Amino acid sequence: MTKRLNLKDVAEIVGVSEMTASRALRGAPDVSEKTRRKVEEAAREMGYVPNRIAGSLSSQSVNLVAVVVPSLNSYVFPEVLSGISAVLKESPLKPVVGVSGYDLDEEESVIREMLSWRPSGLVVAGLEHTETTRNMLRNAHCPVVEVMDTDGDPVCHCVGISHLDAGRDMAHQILAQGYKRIGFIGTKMPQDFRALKRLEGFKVGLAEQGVTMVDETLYAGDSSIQNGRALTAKLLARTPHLDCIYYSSDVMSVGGYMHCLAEGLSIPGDVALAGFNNLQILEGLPLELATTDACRREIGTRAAEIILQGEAAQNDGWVFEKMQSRVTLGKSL
Amino acid sequence: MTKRLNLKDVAEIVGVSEMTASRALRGAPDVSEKTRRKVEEAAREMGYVPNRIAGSLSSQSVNLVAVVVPSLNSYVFPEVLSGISAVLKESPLKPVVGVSGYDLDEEESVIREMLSWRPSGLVVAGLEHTETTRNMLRNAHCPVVEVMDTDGDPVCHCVGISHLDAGRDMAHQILAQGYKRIGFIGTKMPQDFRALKRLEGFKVGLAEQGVTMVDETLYAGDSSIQNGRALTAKLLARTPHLDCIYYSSDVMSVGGYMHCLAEGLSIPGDVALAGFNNLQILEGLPLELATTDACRREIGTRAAEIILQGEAAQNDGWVFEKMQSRVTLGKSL
DNA sequence: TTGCGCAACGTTATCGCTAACAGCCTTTGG
DNA sequence: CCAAAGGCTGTTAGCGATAACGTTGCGCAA
Repeated sequence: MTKRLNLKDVAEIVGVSEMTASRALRGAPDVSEKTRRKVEEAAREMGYVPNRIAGSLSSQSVNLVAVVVPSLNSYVFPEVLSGISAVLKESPLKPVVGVSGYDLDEEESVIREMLSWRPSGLVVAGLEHTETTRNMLRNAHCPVVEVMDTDGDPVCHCVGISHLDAGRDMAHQILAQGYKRIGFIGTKMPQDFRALKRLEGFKVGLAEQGVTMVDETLYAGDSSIQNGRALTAKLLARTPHLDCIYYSSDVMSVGGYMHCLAEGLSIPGDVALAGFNNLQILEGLPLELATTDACRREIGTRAAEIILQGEAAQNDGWVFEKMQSRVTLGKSL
Repeated sequence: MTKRLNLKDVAEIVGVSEMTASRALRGAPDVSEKTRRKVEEAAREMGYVPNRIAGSLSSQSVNLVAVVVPSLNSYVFPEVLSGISAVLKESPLKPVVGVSGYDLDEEESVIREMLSWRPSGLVVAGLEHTETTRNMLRNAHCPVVEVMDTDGDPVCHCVGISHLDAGRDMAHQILAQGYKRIGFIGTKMPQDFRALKRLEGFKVGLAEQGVTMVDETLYAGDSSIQNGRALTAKLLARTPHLDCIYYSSDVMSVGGYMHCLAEGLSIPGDVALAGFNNLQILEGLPLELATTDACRREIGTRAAEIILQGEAAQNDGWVFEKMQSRVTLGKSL
């Protein structure tokens, strides 16, 4: 194990001061081209890796953006991330991901942890937080963007869609197709606040036309094709006359589709299916499943833009951006 | 915007020294219970968030483990991550994810970035790196684990499976079922080294029984159900008499399955399918698809254990752990 | 020759926290 | 009653970089 290299080592080898070496490596001005090359070459040869901990402490700036999402398995958030990454790629900032596991206390500790690194920005999914978390977000000396959801009271910037509206819209579409005996299957209940809001909006939408939900399954576990299939089987066994099922996620509706395939049920003849998110997983299926696009990538890019802009100017511009989710009927309704 | 709080502010409010406040908040010994409570309460009320940059610089230790993976969209790496997280949860260490995008230069820059934060450990997928990257890994003053793959020359610790063997095993299984006209579809080519190794091993396995591959598609884009479906359609149109297709990933074989569903082809009657990874996405499908389990979660847990152990003792134990991948025949072969 | 200006480099003083050590004050045993 | 032993708290000196300012030396105009 060799000695850990620092700037001084590089500087001494080259025969310049630490300051000059620092400037050279950062591409700062006030260094001659010749010196810069010498320093860069020496650093490369020695295998010097700058210590950003020291650098950040000194310069009081950290080129990281914290992104806190509930899960990485759900097929949902990677796309938000990819939107964020795409925008940040054009800047010195890098995203760092934290996972809260649909648990507000865990979220609090993840956010505390991330803020303790003094990031240049924070993006967090959802508007529901512990009071302590909200306090931290308010006192964070960086732009904070709450994403995905606009039904609530954001601490600062907010970019998302209304899940109440999304549920309500889907209810209207389903009723417009003539379905009457409608069921719902949701996962991560009751922790997934956005799914709950869709359910609530869905019921409102039904009620507006005098329809009440026939049956619903609120499942605590994860979304997966297998769970979607199993819960669909269970729900249809319990309430066989359902003519339409609304799922909290496309992953689940695909599971419902698999159940129908296995049981030889026709869609939408025997039962109609509708999901949510417009996940990539829907593309390529033999049957086009109904869904609602949640604008995930767009939300990600917009959030990143707000961070960048909040970095540039210390403007107090309060951004609240409600995007329009859009139903795709497909062939399953 | 209020002033940014630091330890001194907390200490002054409580009326103790910074050192005592620091000890109290870190749960270090040598603080009376009464003082500790007072400090904790003050900190909480003020909304003080410790500055881990300063803390880490001072203590020369960072409670982070860098994890570098090629992609988060591929359904593959989140499970490795979850294995890592599960093990680290019992320790003070936290995983931080970086994405290299199947690009060795990008990987180099991501790893440099992560190492510049002086993490307590580094986990990286794959054995192929630029020479500069290998140098950095060698000089990193922390445990480094290369995961997923054992066919190659690791810098330090290594945990994974042999993809050559996995491909070869699958070839044998396929031949044992009596298939003769065999094709292959791979994505992220030629950047996905592990998929290439499976292909190579697969060909070796075929050759061992005097069989040669009839046709193959090496696609540069991502794995997805849609791509799996489209490439299957194309391959079967080009080489209609294929009786079996081996895919670089389960996501793609599911796409192949969707093609067959849409076209009314029977599996394995008209064409047999086999994938790789044993992804969760396979569970719940009406047809059980053949695959090979890649031990992803186990690889993650093992890697994390090595990091923890390398932390605890400065042992030079060189770990090279080759796990046994196992073929599942399913009903598609 | 003098003096001014600018490019290139060096020196000093933090950044916020913690390791290491140094005190002090209460116990406790002889 | 005193010394030794701890428990608690404070003091000092960095950690490795950078911001801000100071210095040097050279070119060039007057």
